[in-house]
Amino acid sequence: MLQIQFLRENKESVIEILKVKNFDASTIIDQVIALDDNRKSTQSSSDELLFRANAIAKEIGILFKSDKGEEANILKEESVQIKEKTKSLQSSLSEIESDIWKLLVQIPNIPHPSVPAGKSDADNEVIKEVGEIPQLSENKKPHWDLCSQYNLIDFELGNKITGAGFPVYKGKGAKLQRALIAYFLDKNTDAGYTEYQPPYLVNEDSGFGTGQLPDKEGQMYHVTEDNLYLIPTAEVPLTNFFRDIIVKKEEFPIKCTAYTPCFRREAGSYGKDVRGLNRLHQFDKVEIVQVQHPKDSYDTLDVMVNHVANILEELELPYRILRLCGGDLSFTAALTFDFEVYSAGQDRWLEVSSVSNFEGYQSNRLKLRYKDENGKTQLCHTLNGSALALPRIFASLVENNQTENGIKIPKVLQDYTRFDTIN
RNA sequence: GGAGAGAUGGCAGAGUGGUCGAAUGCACUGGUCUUGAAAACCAGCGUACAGCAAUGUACCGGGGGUUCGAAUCCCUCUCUCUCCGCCA
Repeated sequence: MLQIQFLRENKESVIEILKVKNFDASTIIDQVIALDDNRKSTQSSSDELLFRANAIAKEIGILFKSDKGEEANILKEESVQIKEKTKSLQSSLSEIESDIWKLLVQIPNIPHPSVPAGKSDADNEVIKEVGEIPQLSENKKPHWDLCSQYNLIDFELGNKITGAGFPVYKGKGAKLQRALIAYFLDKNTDAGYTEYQPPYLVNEDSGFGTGQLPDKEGQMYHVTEDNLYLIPTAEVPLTNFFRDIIVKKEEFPIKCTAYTPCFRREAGSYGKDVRGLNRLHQFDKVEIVQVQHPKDSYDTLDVMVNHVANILEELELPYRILRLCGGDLSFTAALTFDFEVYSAGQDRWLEVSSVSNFEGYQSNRLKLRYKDENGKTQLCHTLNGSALALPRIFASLVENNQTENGIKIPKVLQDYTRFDTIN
């Protein structure tokens, strides 16, 4: 979320910029500021009373020691009265604070100046397109047909033991999956990211820290017995590593990567575009996360984008990079680049990665800070990206590399798969 | 799952009702000394909110309570450790 101080100082420009995200902030900011004013005055009245109460308590202590019980009793009465008053002030204070919180979490992050206006994904800006779209024969197939033809994935079996959206990879399909995970992790660690294996279940605090809670509660699988949530992305455990942390300047940039399965309920998304691997309840992803000094975060974003692009080039997949428009940009992101690969069996672009700079928006929630030259605590910037999400990479590899004699494995993967063809 | 012990500042570790935001040590920062370094000595050293500042308030795992006053007493939750049981 945004800082109140920032909203106060930049009210007009924030209202203007948030129009790019199709968000009308004019009234909500006024409400926040008014509540914050109220908070300050309530706070200071309460502080004054407590000051008096503390002084009285000390005095009583001294009086008792010097055997002046009667004088002490008079003070006790005053103290009781003060306590009454502070009680009500305290309760309205916590009410005000929770009201402020409720409003603040409704205000999206402000978009970077380069974010184009737009309503939907149709308005995203294609900034780069790389690679040739494969020209396949007439009898080309989508990956779900290829997967059953070559015994790579058993969707029915997953259906039987769990349900729709939980595929079972087998044989060379499972090996390809494992190869991709290992390859991605190697690429990331070669680029200086530290590899982690985090838990796949997180607690409520972590859900709040990265913003899945309270708003997107319905999108996560909730283990109510223990009040834990299955992670929808490794971003949640990785970024929460840094919750309530003050990092030292020389620690920048902090770079982590992790492979995890991701669990998403995908409530409400049925029908088209969900066949095969296109949309799943459980899928694998390798994530990269960076914590960076604000002045360097956009350079870092570029580096991360180039990193992902390099992987796709090595995999010989045709891809394009989109700068998300205001309407498609996520609530918490300031700037996001999406990667789409062309999947020639379905003749469509599939999103395989999303690389974002959240600036201080997540950090403010997480209380992730550093100390500046003057010793003041400032918010760090956080960034993350998929490097990469597996299922659609799997789908496009299988579709684009299909031949009459089987599916060709890209060279960089062959050391990992230990086969060069699926047939 | 059963029994017991515990949770204090970056770390270690005192503190069981008043002058405790908290001793002491280590670490860290600045200074003195030194050719340089070490040692020694001196000083500083948590976070948040309000305030130009002085300063005030809150925070000793979380929440609630007793009291004029709570790190300290009570209730409750969470977590950690030890022993036993079970187990990959």
